Amino acid sequence: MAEADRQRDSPKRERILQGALRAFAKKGFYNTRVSEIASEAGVADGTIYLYFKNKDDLLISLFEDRMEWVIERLTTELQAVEGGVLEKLRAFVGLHFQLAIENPDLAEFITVELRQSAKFVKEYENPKFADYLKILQFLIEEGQRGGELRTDLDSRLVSRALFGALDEVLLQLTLARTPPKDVTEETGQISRMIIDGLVHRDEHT
Amino acid sequence: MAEADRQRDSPKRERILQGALRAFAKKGFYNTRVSEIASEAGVADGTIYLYFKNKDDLLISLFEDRMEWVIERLTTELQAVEGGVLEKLRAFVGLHFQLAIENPDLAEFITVELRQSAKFVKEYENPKFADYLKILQFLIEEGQRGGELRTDLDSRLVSRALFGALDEVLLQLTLARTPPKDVTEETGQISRMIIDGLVHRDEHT
Amino acid sequence: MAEADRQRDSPKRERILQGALRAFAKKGFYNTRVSEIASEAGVADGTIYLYFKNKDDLLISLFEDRMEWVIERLTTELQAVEGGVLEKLRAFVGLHFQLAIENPDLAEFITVELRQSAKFVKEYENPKFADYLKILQFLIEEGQRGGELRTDLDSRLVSRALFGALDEVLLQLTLARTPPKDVTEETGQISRMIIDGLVHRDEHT
Amino acid sequence: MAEADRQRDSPKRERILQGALRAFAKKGFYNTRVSEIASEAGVADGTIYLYFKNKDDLLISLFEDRMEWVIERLTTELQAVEGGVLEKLRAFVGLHFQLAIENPDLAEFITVELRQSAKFVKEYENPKFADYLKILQFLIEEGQRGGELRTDLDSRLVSRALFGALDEVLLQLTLARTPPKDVTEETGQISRMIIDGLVHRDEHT
DNA sequence: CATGAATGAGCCTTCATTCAT
DNA sequence: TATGAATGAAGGCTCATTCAT
Repeated sequence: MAEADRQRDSPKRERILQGALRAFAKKGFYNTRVSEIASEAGVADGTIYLYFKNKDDLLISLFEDRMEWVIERLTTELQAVEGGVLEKLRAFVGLHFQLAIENPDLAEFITVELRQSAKFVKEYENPKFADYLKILQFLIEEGQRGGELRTDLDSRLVSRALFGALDEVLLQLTLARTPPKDVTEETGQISRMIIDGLVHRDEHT
Repeated sequence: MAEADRQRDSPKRERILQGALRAFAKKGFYNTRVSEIASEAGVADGTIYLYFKNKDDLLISLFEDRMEWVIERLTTELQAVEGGVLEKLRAFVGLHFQLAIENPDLAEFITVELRQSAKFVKEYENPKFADYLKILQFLIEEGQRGGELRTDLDSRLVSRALFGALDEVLLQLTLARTPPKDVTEETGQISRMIIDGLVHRDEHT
Repeated sequence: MAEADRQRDSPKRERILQGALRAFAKKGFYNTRVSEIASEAGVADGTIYLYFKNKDDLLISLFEDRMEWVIERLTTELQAVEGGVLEKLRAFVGLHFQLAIENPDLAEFITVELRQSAKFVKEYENPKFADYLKILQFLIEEGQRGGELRTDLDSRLVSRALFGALDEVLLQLTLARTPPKDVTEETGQISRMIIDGLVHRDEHT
Repeated sequence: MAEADRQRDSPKRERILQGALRAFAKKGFYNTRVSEIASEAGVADGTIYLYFKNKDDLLISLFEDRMEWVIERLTTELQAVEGGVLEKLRAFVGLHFQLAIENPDLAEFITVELRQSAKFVKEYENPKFADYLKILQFLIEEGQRGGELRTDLDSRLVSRALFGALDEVLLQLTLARTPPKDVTEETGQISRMIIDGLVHRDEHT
């Protein structure tokens, strides 16, 4: 344990994570061989075990590490957004997609592996993903307190549903490896759908 | 043909599918051994290969078979719904959850395995899942043509997003094995969110 | 466990034990590969795991099985010995060597592996070996009760020491793969040494 | 030569041997990792390879070194013994046990590893152990020449048997880590058994 | 059709040894 | 000399699949 941790910051550790990300995105956790990760990372097989306890631990560490990074970026960028909660919600949707487009391997990895691992990597509760959802949830609650958002909906439920909607759409884009051309259009549509609903109103022309 | 049909309706084939469903729901595709499926089904290991080409084929067949059944039930029940498209949308959401609650193993299997398998079981395009989405899509389009639903949103995108929202919420319920007590409440909230949007309006009290 | 046991009597199980015995005798437990045992036994690697839980279990089972057989033969042959305890002691020494000569692999295996395994195969107490020592111990005690043997020596200690003497001499013979020519001579010498002691007496000419 | 001597007397070399002894005694040669020896010795893994060619060489060197020391002490103490060969034999038995009690790790190491290594560490003939046996053998021969010991027994065979007896009893004491309380009693019994034999005589009261 | 013992390819992981610092 | 991170060969074991019965 003490040994299988080494420095949390280490160029080699990072290269292994990077290699694992690429490999997992390409072939999925269960279809990726440790030796493939090693060669993707340019290290020997055994080296992986200097930094991670085993293959499961590598998966978990990858989640933790990348989600942490995502959360940090999202938080920072969200704080820079001018305007009210509605603006921030739109920004959230946009950032979610933008991050995915900038990091297609990461997007593919998360959309495809998140569920499996949450369930089958024993004892792993995936706290970082929970943190991600919290950002969304707090945004909803802020809007509810401020009067911009309706208050008859449970913020936890809404954040889940919203995440699911984004995630599923992203999955589609990701698997198709859609070029980021009309992504802004799709972003806009999703924001509108979520904020204004599906029902026809006169104000929608 | 006659032979193939006899096979497709064989009670043993169904028992194997049933066993696989239980096992996959419990432990996931990759963590389930063929021998476990066999013992769940009460048949010998080798028997499975009389009905399915291999483990992958068993997974795919299970998808096809169960999705077919789901689509059938959904279609039937949806046709029985009185009222306009909005009513039908609400009914869709309700039925989606209701089916999941009635078939927890199936729900767990689909929410957790759908993505992985769609991507990694080689050459499998999952046409039945596409059919499922189509139902939703056509409903949206019907509403758009009829004027109940706004027309500035792409029906394919919306149906994806909607499915994603339902699926993610269901995942939560499923993993927690939440009892179906306040599911109607959650169903209602989701319907309202989708139809009317998150924004506060005077008509929501 | 239920699976890793199969029939205690099975020609395949016995062939694996036989192969393991040959391999262990030749190269020792730690230097023998499971695949070598398999090919020595003429089965596939995986087959071994149908009959034994793992490599350790194979070692232990081999001990149990062969010691049981040795004890049985020894007991039978000892009962057939005419005469008093001294005769039986001499017979014991002779039989010990005779069995070793008839089964050189077994002799080599036991003399070389017994100590290691007793200590390092976790939790294994080697009850069958204890049984073997008991035979000797009871013989001593019988002689002590009957007046043929001196009573100022602890029977457990004596049996240990006697076994050690035989075992060490056997080790020598075994490693040298000495032909059984003057083994009767050595047998005789050891018996005399043990029974009459090293000290010079007039009656020894 | 000068260099080799500097190495052979290096305190670091001795610390490594000491660490290896502790580790081998505790877990056996094959279950001890080179890194464990290094940490027992308080040196880096690589340092071991500055003093020893490889793990096998470390084992062999440990034997040579410790046996040399044992032989030296035994010879010295034996020379100080007053009296005839019988006295010396008794002293030998006593010293054998005494050394073991003073150096339990060494005792455990030798009783457990001697056989394995003699056979499986390639090309190693273990000359120092032969020297040890020689001491015993010469003692026997001296007694035979002097008339105290019977001459109808082969001195090599006797010394082997005697060593085996002592070794096996010691193994028992060692594994049980018996406290050295009644060891003198056991020592006495063994001496008597060896010298006078097991048979009952009037002179034993 | 059904069985389940047997197969053997393949993978994760360990650990003795090396070598750049 | 000393270090310890890195290496990569090797082995125990699993499990999907086959096939003789």
